[in-house]
Amino acid sequence: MLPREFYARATLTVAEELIGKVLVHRTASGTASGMIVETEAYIGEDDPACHAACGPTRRNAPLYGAPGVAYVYLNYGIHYLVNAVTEEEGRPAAVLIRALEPIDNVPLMIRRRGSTTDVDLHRLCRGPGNLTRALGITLEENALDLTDSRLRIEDRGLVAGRVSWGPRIGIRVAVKRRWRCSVVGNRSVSHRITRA
DNA sequence: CGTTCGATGCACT
DNA sequence: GTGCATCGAACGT
Repeated sequence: MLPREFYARATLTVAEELIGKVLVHRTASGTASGMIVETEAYIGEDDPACHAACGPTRRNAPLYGAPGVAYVYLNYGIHYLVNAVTEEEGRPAAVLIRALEPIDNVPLMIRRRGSTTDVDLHRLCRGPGNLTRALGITLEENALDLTDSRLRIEDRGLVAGRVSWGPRIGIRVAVKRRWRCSVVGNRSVSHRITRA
């Protein structure tokens, strides 16, 4: 399990080093996990795309708290998105986890995704809304300590491959910042550039 | 291949 | 009442 010091660093550093780590969620119905292959950084009140852009609110409170804590919220009324809080208390910043390569308990994840999904491993945890559904992450997991709870991130010594940086996806502001980090050529990455 | 569009719930002003 | 850090179905080319 990654220690708090791992998260208490510059957010771009954490975003890159989270690649290849393993997000694990233990529930009553089983433990599911996947290797992180795509992340995005959201850094401070000066970042217009960060949820802290308008200052502290009830929803974004975890962003202002200790590093190594999960920030989960509901997006578009449908999808839960999970972040790892970074830097230090009082400095709102986090890394959004956007895609995983499935590892533990694929059958459970397929069940959670629903029968509409065919057994395509690369689509199972592709996209921030899809991976939370596969792992069973909801608002109940908001503010859980990633260093000491049923929701955690582990270093299993996996090698994900080379990474590249590009613009963040799905936002309408601060599009110029290239704060999205992903594994080159990994088929579980969302919004991959088709064609080489 | 590509683009469009509806679903859906809650925090926020 | 407004606006999302999305997804997938349903089209068009």
